[in-house]
Amino acid sequence: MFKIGEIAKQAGVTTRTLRYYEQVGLFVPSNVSTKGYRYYDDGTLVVITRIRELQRVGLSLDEIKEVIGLYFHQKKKVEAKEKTLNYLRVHLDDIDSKIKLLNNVKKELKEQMQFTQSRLVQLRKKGRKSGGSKN
Amino acid sequence: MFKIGEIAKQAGVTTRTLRYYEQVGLFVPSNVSTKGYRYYDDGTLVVITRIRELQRVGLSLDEIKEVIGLYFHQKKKVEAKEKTLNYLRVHLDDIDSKIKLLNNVKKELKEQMQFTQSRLVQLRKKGRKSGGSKN
DNA sequence: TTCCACCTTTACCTTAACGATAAGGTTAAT
DNA sequence: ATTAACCTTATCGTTAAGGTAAAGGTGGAA
Repeated sequence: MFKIGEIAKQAGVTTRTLRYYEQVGLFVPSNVSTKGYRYYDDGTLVVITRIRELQRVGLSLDEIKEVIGLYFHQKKKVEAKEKTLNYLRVHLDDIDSKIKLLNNVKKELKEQMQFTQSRLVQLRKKGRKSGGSKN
Repeated sequence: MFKIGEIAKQAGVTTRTLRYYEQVGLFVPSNVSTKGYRYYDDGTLVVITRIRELQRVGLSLDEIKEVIGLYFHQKKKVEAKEKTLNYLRVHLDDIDSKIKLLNNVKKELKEQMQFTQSRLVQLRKKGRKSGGSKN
């Protein structure tokens, strides 16, 4: 069990961030002492990492809150499981559309790179012909 | 040439958004009348779309400002082109890392879906055995 | 027991990306 | 010339995701 400062360090975030995550309902400490100290196990580390990943690809904490539970096995009954499956599907669709977008962007960037690269070579040739030795 | 309300509509954003983009330096109207009216050509439409895409995949307007120019051919000289190429490379790396992240997330989601699905089937079997007809 | 590093809550501050409203000017069809 | 529909700048408000500081309580090593 780690104190808040310890997992914060391990996860590369501040304690403020962890308390904020707790406040918005992303997770709770595995254990809270009678004096109010928060203690976490290393499962929390995995959760934090996942949250950061999802944030990085553009999800808001609110959206993350909706889906974060999906990553961790939970015992529920039929109804709940069907709801979960629906969330999973929606989330997956969203991710697929983002992947497609990024691949488009990537393609155009590569084209642009080729274009720029070739223009650069041309400029260099001209530069040599007209006498410039450097640059 | 379109007035601001027209491209706004076509692009699916508000005029406020367009003026804000202008304010933060993302682009300028193709033309401004003496009375201050902004006029845009449909090239702007492409730019807006690209901005929205990049926003969707998690870039801030500040980051977008750094890279948006890269998508549109510009005549520059050698030095500038090399700088551009570097930006392109960095941007591409960032995108690649995001794609990888998303693919990981996707993989785990699919696993989780399989797991949930099979548990659901099991629960249904048990439900039938022990007498429940619906749910 | 002392002491420092760490913890607690509370509360105010900040930045990004707009939304909403006010007060007034413009355009173009009638 | 009038009028509706659009435009302008200016300003204030809002939400998200924390940062930062204040004032005080804890834990554990010496």
